[in-house]
Amino acid sequence: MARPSAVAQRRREILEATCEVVAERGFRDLRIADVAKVAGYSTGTVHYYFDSKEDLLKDAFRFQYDQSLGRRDGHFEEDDDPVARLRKLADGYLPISAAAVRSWRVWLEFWVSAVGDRSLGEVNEVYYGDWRQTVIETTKAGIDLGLIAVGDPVAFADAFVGMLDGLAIQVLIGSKHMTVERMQATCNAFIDSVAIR
Amino acid sequence: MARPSAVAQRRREILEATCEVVAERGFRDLRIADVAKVAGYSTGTVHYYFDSKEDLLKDAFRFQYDQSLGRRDGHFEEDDDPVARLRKLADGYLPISAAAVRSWRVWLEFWVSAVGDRSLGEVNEVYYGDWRQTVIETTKAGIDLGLIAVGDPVAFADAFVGMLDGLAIQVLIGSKHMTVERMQATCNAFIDSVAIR
DNA sequence: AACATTTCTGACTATAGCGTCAATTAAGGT
DNA sequence: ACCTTAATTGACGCTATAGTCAGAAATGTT
Repeated sequence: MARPSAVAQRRREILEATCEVVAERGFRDLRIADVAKVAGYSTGTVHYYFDSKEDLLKDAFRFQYDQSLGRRDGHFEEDDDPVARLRKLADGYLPISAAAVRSWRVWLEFWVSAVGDRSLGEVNEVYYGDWRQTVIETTKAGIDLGLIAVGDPVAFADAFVGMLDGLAIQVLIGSKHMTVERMQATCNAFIDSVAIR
Repeated sequence: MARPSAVAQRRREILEATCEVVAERGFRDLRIADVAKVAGYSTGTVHYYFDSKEDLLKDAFRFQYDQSLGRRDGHFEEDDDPVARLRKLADGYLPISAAAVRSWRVWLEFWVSAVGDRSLGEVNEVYYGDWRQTVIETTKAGIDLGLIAVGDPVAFADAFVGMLDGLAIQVLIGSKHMTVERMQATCNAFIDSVAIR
């Protein structure tokens, strides 16, 4: 071996740049040339590490999901009760920080591309299922502790995650009706309506 | 005048075809050639009625919105009470019929394109604002009649429309967790939680 | 029929961008 | 110092497609 492999590092750099460009220009408008520019390499280098644009995009989604997972779990405190955890989950997903906005944009692009693309749908199944499960379990824990009053925790969790997604879209579009503040208020009102105080 | 104008009719045909193609291929992957083929004309004809691809897409969104407005209002009965109306609104938006699925796909594509495109955002502002207002007013009517118990009708309406959007996305992707049936059940559970029986 | 006007066509131009590749540079190893 | 392999470059080939345009066809009017 003549040199130590820089493959893992380079791939990370390029995936990072790809997420940046997806958030800015979208999935389908993404140009390899933009990714190369942001990463600080030539287009040839991007193709050296990724066979095709499609490969690059799929890997970029996985990369970005793993990153936001880390952000999410970092928000919890050991002694948060389930209601506090629901609030933190909602807060953590507000498209308020640059990183959160970027994540949302990448997700949105991903979802739209996943409509009618079976293989992307399977990636969503795993990652979205995981997130949904977190909310379901937090809700159940709240019920067990007598802090949350809902008939069906799964229906509540589905409504909750669905609401977050729908509201985030309008925030991202820049709707005057749905600002980040209104989204937060709406989420809190939603949690308040089932929290036993 | 040498001939009666066929402009309105042709534009409708072409917009219809455009929605078809957007639902199939997406906003950005749409090719004028595909629209022409579906409409049964040449690419030149599409350009004869629409100056640019962007114009075509904007008009197509408006067209499809007006169509689904018609579908929505057709669902109401004169004597429906507000709670029944909310249920019908949710039912009418379930991505179950081919027409509803197509509408949702067009919306999704449009929203994603509107992220970071100010002029598309303004179109959304008008149409989405109208839809949101319908839900707000229906909720207020329910409160006035003592049929709905919510603290803040606007927060409730925002949560409701947001939930619909978020759930629909997962249904469209084909998630095993979120089928049309589950979406309907989730919506009904949500309405039940505020309906005074 | 002759004409005017609208509608329609499809070839053509121009441009954009993916992926290839031959050449170059960087960085060990011996 | 020299060799070997990895990494990188950027020009280029190729394909796709938006939009133009000159003319042809259709459809009325007189």
